Amino acid sequence: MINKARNYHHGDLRAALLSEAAEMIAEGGTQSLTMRAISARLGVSRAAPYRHFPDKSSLLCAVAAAGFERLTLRLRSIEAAARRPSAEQFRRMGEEYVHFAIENPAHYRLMYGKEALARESVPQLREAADGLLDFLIAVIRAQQRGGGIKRQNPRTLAYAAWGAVHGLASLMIEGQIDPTVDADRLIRQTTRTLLEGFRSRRRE
Amino acid sequence: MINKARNYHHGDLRAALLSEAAEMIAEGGTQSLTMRAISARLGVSRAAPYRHFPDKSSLLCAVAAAGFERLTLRLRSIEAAARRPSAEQFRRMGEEYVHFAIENPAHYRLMYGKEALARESVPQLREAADGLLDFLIAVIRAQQRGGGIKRQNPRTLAYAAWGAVHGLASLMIEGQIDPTVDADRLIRQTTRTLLEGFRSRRRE
DNA sequence: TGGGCGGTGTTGACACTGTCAACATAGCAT
DNA sequence: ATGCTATGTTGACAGTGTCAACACCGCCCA
Repeated sequence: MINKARNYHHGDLRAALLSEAAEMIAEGGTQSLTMRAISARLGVSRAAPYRHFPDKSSLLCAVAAAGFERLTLRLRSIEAAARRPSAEQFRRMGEEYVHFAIENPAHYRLMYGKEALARESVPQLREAADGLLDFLIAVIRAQQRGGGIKRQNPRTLAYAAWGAVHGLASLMIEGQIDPTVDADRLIRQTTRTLLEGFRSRRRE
Repeated sequence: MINKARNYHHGDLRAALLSEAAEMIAEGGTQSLTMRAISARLGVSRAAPYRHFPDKSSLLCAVAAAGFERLTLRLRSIEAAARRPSAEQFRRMGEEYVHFAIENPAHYRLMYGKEALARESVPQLREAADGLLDFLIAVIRAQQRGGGIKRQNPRTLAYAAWGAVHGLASLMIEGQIDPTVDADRLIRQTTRTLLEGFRSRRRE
């Protein structure tokens, strides 16, 4: 049962499929991930993956779900780094979000691509994405309590924040941003501009 | 030369391919657009399209480019509706942007999907997307002159605005938004929040 | 008028894909 | 030892994008 490789049975093909899939996507994009190719790389026949995932789409969804979990974890680590919520911390989460996308463009694209994905039929993916949203809502609530963010429906604000960073990330990884602009600077300035919209209205 | 249909030669296959492709995408998603299917719908053989587009990707890029042009046109019409730029007009452009995406989800997805698209090799697409960006920059410049938007590099602000509405649109068409929330209300509130970040700093 | 020529459309073929049915093996429980 | 179930294999099929070879149309020029 403990990974006795090179046998008729692989040992833990399911886990191997997930990690190999993520690696192939990182190397050559989702396009390059083919059932036959991943099977060959794992030294297994083309139909073997179908014992663990009903179809290719399900495998991709599982990989996408793992992406949401990793992303949420990264944002959580920023939350944990400061002892009290601050507007600057909130902004830095936005930066971190975009950095994640830039570092894992193909994986990030997969997370949001509906094309060729039967999302609804894979609850794990829905839950992973909801996990990210719930985290954002909680962060915003905490910021509101701290007085850094204006009082308004936290869910609405979470969608606005999520959308804003997702959009910037998306434009960047799809090559829509003029390559001569300094990416880090753009991210910093943009998150600052966005933050101003979320701020509590000053005493005026 | 003038559309003599039902002949050996089609008349204007190139234009027919573009419009039929857009229609198929709207009906069943990019997934459903296959070279053989579109050829059949136009009563032509499977290889005929290759006389007008070097490959499927090029056809998709051309459709995507047309999408950018239509979107830019819609935003322009909002600009034209008011005689002077105002912050409210700027916000309404954001609303219109998201509405376009919601009304043409598959087409919108195609415009930004790098997957299976050889973007660089189709300058027409690059130009169409740049046309949208240039328009946004011009709008922001005008708003800055009118005093509605803070003075900062217009290009940077344009990216921020573009990204923000693109992200919201993307979340909505990918089904990431809780279906029980009122979409129009969310769009209105989000564009308001975003706008506050772009506003000129008040005299404080 | 006729002859050819370039643009356009067709047919046959190929390699590749996801997926299924039928079969084979391994290891565990009885 | 026997059989059961989970897992892996092989052969096959329909569908895909794309190319090479061929066929046809209509225009230009002799």
